[in-house]
Amino acid sequence: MNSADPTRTPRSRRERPAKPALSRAGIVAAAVHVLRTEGLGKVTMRRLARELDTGPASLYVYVRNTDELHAAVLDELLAEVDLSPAREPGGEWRERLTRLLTSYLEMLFRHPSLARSALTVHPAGAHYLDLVEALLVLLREGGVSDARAAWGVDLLLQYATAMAAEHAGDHPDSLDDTFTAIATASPARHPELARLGDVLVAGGGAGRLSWGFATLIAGIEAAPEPPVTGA
Amino acid sequence: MNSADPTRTPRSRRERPAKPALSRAGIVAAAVHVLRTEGLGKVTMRRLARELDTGPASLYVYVRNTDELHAAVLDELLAEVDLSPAREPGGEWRERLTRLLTSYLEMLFRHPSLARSALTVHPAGAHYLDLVEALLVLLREGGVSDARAAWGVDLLLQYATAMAAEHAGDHPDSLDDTFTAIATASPARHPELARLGDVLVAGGGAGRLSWGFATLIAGIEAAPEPPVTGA
DNA sequence: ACCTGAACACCGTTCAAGT
DNA sequence: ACCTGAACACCGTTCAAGT
Repeated sequence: MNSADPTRTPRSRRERPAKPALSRAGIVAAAVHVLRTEGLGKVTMRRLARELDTGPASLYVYVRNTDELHAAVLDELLAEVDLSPAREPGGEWRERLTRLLTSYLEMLFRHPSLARSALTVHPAGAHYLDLVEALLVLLREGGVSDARAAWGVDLLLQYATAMAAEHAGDHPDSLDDTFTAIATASPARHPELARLGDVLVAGGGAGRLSWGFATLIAGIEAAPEPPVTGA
Repeated sequence: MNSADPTRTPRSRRERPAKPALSRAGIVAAAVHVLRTEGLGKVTMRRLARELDTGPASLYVYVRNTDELHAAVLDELLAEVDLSPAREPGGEWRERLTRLLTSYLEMLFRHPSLARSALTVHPAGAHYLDLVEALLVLLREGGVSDARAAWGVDLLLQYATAMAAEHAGDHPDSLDDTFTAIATASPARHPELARLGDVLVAGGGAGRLSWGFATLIAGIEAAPEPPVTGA
């Protein structure tokens, strides 16, 4: 018994800064770091393995696959969303709801590549639950029925996420092509397009976004009650 | 002048079935075929090059990049959408609008992998213009103002596309995890989640979809007029 | 147990060189 | 001009083997 030293894993001290043991949290932290510095495109198993000074196979002990990793990253980023509009009773509920959603959307805009994956990969982490809870609180405050609120939350989050995802593509070529196609629409085959050309292309910015939120909220209030099939 | 034969490119007849000359249309057709048989995941430059009996570099003469290829495939598939509800005056406009959108959505459901890319890559092809035109016609018939219709079309298409994209992920693991997280929400930290648990998870099918369409249409009718900034 | 080297089967895109 | 072989710089995931 020559191992009297209580500090764990003494081993041979290397030049490297200690190489902390692998863990899910460590992997996700590294992933967030790579996301912030280089975008989601670089958040790959192989890249992270290099970052953590190991081989890609090692990560599969803690993460099921790349999609799950991205979901974990998203949940981490969700911590940045400002949920205070749901807590502090300042101002009208619709306006506070819009502020909260805008905060969510701004986070995704800061990491546009993440929005795409956010549409298909639903996180299951604590921060995601916090966000949904906050939205439900605000909708309830607005007198929205439970069934409407439950489905409405999905609609609102999906809209914000899709909005960010569209922006993420940001292929100026592709968008230009679409605009040109609309602008040069033949009045014979596409009379409405030709007539509305300007309006269709106009306003890609904040105005459209807040109109979208207002429209969704109005719809949630005005639409028929969802058919609640009790489980 | 020994080339009296009017048939072009006689060359040396090979075993291969003639190897038609490369063209953008041919590439897109091959891409659609691979999509139908193996999904968008296999619609890659390299795979298509193999399919067309050439090297991947050759495709770049006709297609800017992979995203543009996917957009072209989407526009091709858009031809499957049933636009008749916009032409035949049978039934209420809202109901016809929903039928048209459902047809669009069903197409994406048949090719779920395409929906994801449809969110970020806007097609500029003729079929896409046909679809937008049809939606505009129906909204106009419903007395929706031009500005509302212009922005509303985007909202409706985005909802349908995002719905299909979510379904596309189809990672049963990821969804199960989210459901479990909601079901086991702590009443202390997430009272609304705990209270509404059942309702939140309930109804992933057709009911939710048609509620979504109804909600959006109601919102478009009820929301404030968009601030039309004339170009 | 926990970890990993090496392998398998792929990618997008570019560019110098061929016809 | 139009086309392409070969190269560059990557991927996700698995599995047999090591400690």
